[in-house]
Amino acid sequence: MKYQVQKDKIVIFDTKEFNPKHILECGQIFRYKKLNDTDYMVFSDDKLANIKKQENTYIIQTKNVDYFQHFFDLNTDYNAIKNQLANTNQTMKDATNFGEGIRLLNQQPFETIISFIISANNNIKRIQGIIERICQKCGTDMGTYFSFPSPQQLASQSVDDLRALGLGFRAEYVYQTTKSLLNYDLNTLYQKNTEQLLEFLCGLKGIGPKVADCIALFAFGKMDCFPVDTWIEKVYKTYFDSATEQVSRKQIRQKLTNIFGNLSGYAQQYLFYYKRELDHLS
DNA sequence: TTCCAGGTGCATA
DNA sequence: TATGCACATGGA
Repeated sequence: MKYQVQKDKIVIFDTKEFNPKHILECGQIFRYKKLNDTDYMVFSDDKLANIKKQENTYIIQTKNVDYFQHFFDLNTDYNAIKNQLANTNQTMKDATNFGEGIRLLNQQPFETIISFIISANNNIKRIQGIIERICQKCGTDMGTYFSFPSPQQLASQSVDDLRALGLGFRAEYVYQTTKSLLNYDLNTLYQKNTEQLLEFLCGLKGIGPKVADCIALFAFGKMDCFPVDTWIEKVYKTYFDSATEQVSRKQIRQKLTNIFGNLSGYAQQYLFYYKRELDHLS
């Protein structure tokens, strides 16, 4: 993709391969603020990026240019990925066309782990509110916003503190997992293969197969993962198998990863965004 | 009022 | 290994 890195900003020239609405509203990230149809604030860990549309470009303003260059996955060729996916079937063709500006973000492990534990049996609006309250309660004050808390900062909160922030039954999960990660170097997880990583993640409280897939995909770039949630279940039943027999999420994951292989993670995001937006429009 | 949301833990067979 | 149910919370 054509882009240019300057001192405190990144200029994106290809607005078809980078669309902040598609990138931020496809469910992979919860900490962003929409200013209007094209402009957003994006928060990751303790860092901030301001995205603005300017004529035929997007400007990413930030003090952390190198960080966000990697965060937004700017060196991956999404045209090639979309073309390959579009060749598999008509639904994927429609989905890649609909969310043409999606990119898979490279997010921070701890923030992703906690965020997707909170996502369980929850809706995106409420997840965003809970995470925002967690940041305000125990994150670092960065002046105009709060960072996502470190494991040490989050460990200062009791189960009751977390419940008061609206975590519900997930409060116990977040509490336990934070404690068990206090003296663990999450960077060592980058060395694991997908199978090893998923096994480690599923050993943490509040993380099952679906949440583990999300973390492996969004924080560790494991593109052979395919998180199956209620939306993907709808996608599968609508477009891939209209038979009436019950199919388990495990079976759906198996079938879809067989189709999409190492592009599974990308395929999942296009399909999720496509189905969710379409249903919200109707 | 009931249903649903980016599911998981636990008991049971 | 697979299935059924409880689990907080708030918006539709």
